[in-house]
Amino acid sequence: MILTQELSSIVGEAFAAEGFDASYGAVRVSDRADLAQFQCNGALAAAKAAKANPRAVGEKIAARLNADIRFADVALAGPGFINLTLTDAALNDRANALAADERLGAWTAPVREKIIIDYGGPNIAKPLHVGHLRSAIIGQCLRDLLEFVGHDVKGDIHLGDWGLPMGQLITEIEADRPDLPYFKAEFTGPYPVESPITLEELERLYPKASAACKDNPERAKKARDATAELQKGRRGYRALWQHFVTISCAAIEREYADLGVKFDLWKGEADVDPLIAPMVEKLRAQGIAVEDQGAVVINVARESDKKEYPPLILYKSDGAVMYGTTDLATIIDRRDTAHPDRILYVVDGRQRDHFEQVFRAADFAGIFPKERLEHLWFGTMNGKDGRPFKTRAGGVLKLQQLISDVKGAAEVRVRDMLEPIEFRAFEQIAGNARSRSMSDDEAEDVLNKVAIGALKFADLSNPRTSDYVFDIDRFTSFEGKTGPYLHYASVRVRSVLKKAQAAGAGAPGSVRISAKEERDLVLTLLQFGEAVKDAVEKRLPHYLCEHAFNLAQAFSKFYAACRIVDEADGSLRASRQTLASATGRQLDLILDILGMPAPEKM
RNA sequence: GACUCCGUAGCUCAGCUGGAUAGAGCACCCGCCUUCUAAGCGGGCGGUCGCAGGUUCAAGUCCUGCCGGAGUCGCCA
Repeated sequence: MILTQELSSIVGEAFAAEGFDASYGAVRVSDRADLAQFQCNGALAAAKAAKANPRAVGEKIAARLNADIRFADVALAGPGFINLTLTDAALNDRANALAADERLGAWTAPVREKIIIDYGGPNIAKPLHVGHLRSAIIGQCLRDLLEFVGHDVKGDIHLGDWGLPMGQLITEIEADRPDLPYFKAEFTGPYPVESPITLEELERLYPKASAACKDNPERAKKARDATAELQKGRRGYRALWQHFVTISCAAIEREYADLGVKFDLWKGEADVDPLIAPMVEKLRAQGIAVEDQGAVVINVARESDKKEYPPLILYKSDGAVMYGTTDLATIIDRRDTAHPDRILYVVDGRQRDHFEQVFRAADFAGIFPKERLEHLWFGTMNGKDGRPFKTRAGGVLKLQQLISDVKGAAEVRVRDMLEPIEFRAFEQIAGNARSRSMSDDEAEDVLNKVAIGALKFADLSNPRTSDYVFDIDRFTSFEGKTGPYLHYASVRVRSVLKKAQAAGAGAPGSVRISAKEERDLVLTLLQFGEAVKDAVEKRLPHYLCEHAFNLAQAFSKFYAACRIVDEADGSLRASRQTLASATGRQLDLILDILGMPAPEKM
């Protein structure tokens, strides 16, 4: 059970015994660590409701709580705050329970839900770029977090594999190589198994094709016609398109893998194409979809709206579908194939209006209830200038480039750590560095984990909905509240426990708080449950990051102040090993959920 | 023009349903490796919470107005 919940229930009983609502007993970690460990502000609200004196109410509650042996101190302060401090004995008990719990005190969802989470959206024939980064990182983290607390979660990539760009590509290739069998209407045989074009050609042709269509209306019409043919199922086009998808997906999968991101479902817009016509037909028959200015739309505006919501367009006036159409059809597909309780979308905040339209339409049409569709939007990643991240030339930075930049910076850092002898005055330090010497493979592994971890933590530690400045100089400095700080703490836990075993320090044993740093570490460990609950319920991973940082910091202080391997007192040595071990396991668990597992050594 | 998000320390950002002395990290200054990884630890410096009103016993937090920034607003995604 979450510690603050347990305390809330104790204090709530005291309120109830005095004739107040038990909900006034809400306890949280104290804002004033110098005064107490926990606080309850309920006396103020209770007094207001009862038109009583807040201090008088607080006195009554405090008097009841004082009788509880679990509290070392219950004090009334200020206008009516109830300050609570637990005894070390009570903390020891809870620390031992946490250390014995394989989930290290984590929270579990009370109801298991089936959830689909959509955090991809890459397009065929286009390499991933920075715009895909936040969605991938946040989405993967939420996916794993939701699964961790007990939900049945499937991540869906939702490929952009349909529509006009495909027609543009097909016609581009046709102009370039008309001899290919895909373009011969009379061709009846099997098409080649091998793709006629490589990934590189595909990525080169895509921008060329879209630029050509922009400049030349005739060229654009060809692309539209080809798109229509493709959608009608023309064999050659379908076969060619299948090649695009196959080679593109292989590349996309590899790029996501570099980030530790993966998907359970590889569905795309093309998969729901067959559902669109029957869907629209039905909606029209029901009178939900109507014709308007030559287009077929669903009106989603409401009387109470402050802002104007334009209708969701299902068919444009030229008969083509839009992404709102495929989004709606995708909900139907998901509903009928996976039967989810809830569908989550991890997509840029600039699409808030769009999702509001789609969700209203889905709800209005009886397809899926709006309150079970969530747009978990995120802010933009900006450059140092405060504007959306661009390369120096003003272009879009490819994800691969970004990753290799970060790795490059990490490499410099790792080399400094491995070859610091001339900079270090003490032989002992040099010895430490040498003892850490690792093989090339190990160094590569460290490099990857540290670099990707730094990138991910920089993103996840911001609240999802905030824009943030991606300053490569800043976060490759790797100091302070960064991924490497967490990795470093994890590595030190591992290392010290290993050394303790090697030195014959004995087995870990019961936790016995003997110093402030130990008490603070225990209190931090016990906040994990709440951090998980907050992160899950608000779908905000930064609560988890915040906790991970607090934990790493509490451990670093403990580590600096308390000896472990060579502590003379055997029971303290055992206690501290348990504390270190629980810290290490809780930290590693969080790092796994954040998608940034720590290296073995650094 | 309408609507949304934002404005907190020199920089990058937290701040939960209003509550005590507004917190981190970086940068800067001082100290700490003959002892478990110094990517660390301790200490210091630094804020009229954009501005002006209002509600409240209590406002960074709620309401109104203004200033400044970003974004969205029917056939792109």
